[in-house]
Amino acid sequence: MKKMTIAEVASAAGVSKATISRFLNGNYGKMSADTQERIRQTIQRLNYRPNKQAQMLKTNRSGLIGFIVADMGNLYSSKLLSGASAVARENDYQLVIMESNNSLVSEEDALKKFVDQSVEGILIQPISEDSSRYESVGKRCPMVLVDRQTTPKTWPAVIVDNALSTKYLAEYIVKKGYSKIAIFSESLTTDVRRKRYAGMREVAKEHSLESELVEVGNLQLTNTYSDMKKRVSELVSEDEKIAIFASNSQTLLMVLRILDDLRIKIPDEVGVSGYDDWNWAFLAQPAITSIEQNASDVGAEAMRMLLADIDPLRESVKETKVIPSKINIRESI
Amino acid sequence: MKKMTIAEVASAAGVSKATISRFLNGNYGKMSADTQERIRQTIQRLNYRPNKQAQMLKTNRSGLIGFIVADMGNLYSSKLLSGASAVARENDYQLVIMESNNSLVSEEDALKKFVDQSVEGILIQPISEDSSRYESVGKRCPMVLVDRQTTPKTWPAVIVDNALSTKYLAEYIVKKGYSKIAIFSESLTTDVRRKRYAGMREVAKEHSLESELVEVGNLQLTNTYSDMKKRVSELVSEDEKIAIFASNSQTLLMVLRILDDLRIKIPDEVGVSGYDDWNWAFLAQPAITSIEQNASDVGAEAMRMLLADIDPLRESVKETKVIPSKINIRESI
DNA sequence: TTGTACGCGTTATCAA
DNA sequence: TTGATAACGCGTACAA
Repeated sequence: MKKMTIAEVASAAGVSKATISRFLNGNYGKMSADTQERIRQTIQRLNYRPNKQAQMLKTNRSGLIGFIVADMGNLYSSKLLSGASAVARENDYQLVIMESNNSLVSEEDALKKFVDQSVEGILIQPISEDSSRYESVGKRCPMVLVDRQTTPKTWPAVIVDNALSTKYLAEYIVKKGYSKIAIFSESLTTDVRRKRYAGMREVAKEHSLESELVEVGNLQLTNTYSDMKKRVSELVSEDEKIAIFASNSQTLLMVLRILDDLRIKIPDEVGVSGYDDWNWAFLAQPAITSIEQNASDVGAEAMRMLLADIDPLRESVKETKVIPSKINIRESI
Repeated sequence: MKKMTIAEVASAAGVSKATISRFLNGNYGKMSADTQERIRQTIQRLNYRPNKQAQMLKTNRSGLIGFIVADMGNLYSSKLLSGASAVARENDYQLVIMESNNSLVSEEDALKKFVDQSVEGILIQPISEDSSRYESVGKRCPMVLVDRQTTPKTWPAVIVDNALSTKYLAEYIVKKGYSKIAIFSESLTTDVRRKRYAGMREVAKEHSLESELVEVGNLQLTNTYSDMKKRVSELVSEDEKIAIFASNSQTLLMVLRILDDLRIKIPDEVGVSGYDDWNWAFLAQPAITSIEQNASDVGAEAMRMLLADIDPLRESVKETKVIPSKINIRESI
């Protein structure tokens, strides 16, 4: 079952290669219905499929989109992929992926490989915050940043809102009559953590609520647990109506375990909310009011922007698009 | 900054295309050190990169591996990808991914697209259990099944051990002196669930331990929680030393919440263990003894088998390879 | 309405 | 030790 070529099909159908090619590309402007039919049947009969490599060489199109993901080992990134993949498929592009493993050299290598492959566009979850790192590639082929924006904002990007949704949740907490918000977060070393913290804090201030940052240590260390436990019990013994906000899934899980451990009732004694990066918060008892990032929408939208950028017909909008997060109002606050 | 071609490099270096090509492919058998150096410098200076499409057309190699993953929206699948991706990269292959979304037509479409792209090999997490579905493709290009074996065992596959590791954990439970094992599982409709259940049950029988299947309903329904809660409290009131085994992450999480809810001490009043598909069980208090599947190893090993299958030099072993799971012995049992 | 002939950028064979 | 040159499979002016 060796590979058919256009020439064989042509001679089998009794026409020339050109006619077959025209047929394949839908250029049957002035092709007799008769030949069309004959070609269709021959192709079917011989089970012929055009050779993409040759087509690519000729047309200088690869049909490939490259996606560099920072770390595939978490649900968030894989949902980015999933969203992007679906849109790529709808538009008949193939998605090629590489992992940068949060390493700059690995990222650079991946970019080079993509350029070599002559992908038609690149989606990247950038490691660096420095826009200039991506210049050489970004000028050579369309590129959209995913999940993170770099400075200055040279490149189009699709990101998740961290400040906005946090604020929205904060407003909700205020409305519920809490008098203090305790923000549990790992050390504020990343932009994401800072934004989540800032959003919560800002709204608290606006409504003159007290807010407190509880910085949690390395979650894998055992003494982190006891430290947190101590802080939590101090907190709830205060004479305030307290709402806890955990700024990621792991921290949230930890907080819940501690509250159970201390036999503290949610939401009677303390309100609980947080970011649910893994989509499990609905399983808790009571179900946790949480912010859920729509990673697959981010991936999908980024791919749409990229495709618009590739398509010479469509006007490409080079902007930073923010995808709203979902706020799941449940029983815990 | 338009694309250089080999011809331009050749004339710039004052040699012929052939010599450049030889240089590029490392065939400097009888090339003067002088020309080698001159070519090296010219390539560098012009920043020349060979056109992969042309190379592919000529050599009939695409350098592409296709991976069809059933559903990218879960951690397990994304780790499969991650493992496969790393190995592909080491061997200078590009990974193209498509999602079958657990749909047979979608899977078939993806397979077709891969064949059209002339990928050199296919990794697939098959939807169907029927081997014959994959015949037409599997005969045309190397293929390795990932995560699932089909019947009859026509294709090489890399799967995770569900029976073995469960048995191993069961032995451990026996050794710890428990007198009864309660197996919490969703309805035994999949092979995976059946194997996990069977492994546990078999060992229990061997040691004449009592074992009981507690079938849990849809985890998203609220009454599932109360039903489970009832079953759990009945269980612990029995006059036995009971170990609970939850056959997946969600069930395990549910069991933990219930035990907390009922103020039942782990492991004093009841032992707890289970499958930890999301790698969070270490966060619980006490940390949970659990089975952790090494999905990224599965992906990596599958890719290795596939590459061996592609490489005409290496002998390809068409077998079903089972990757052992990790058993994390912690405090909960 | 269809066919001829050339070129896309490589690799590889043969000759020098 | 290197250079001409013919493919690889397809698309497309241009000619018919």
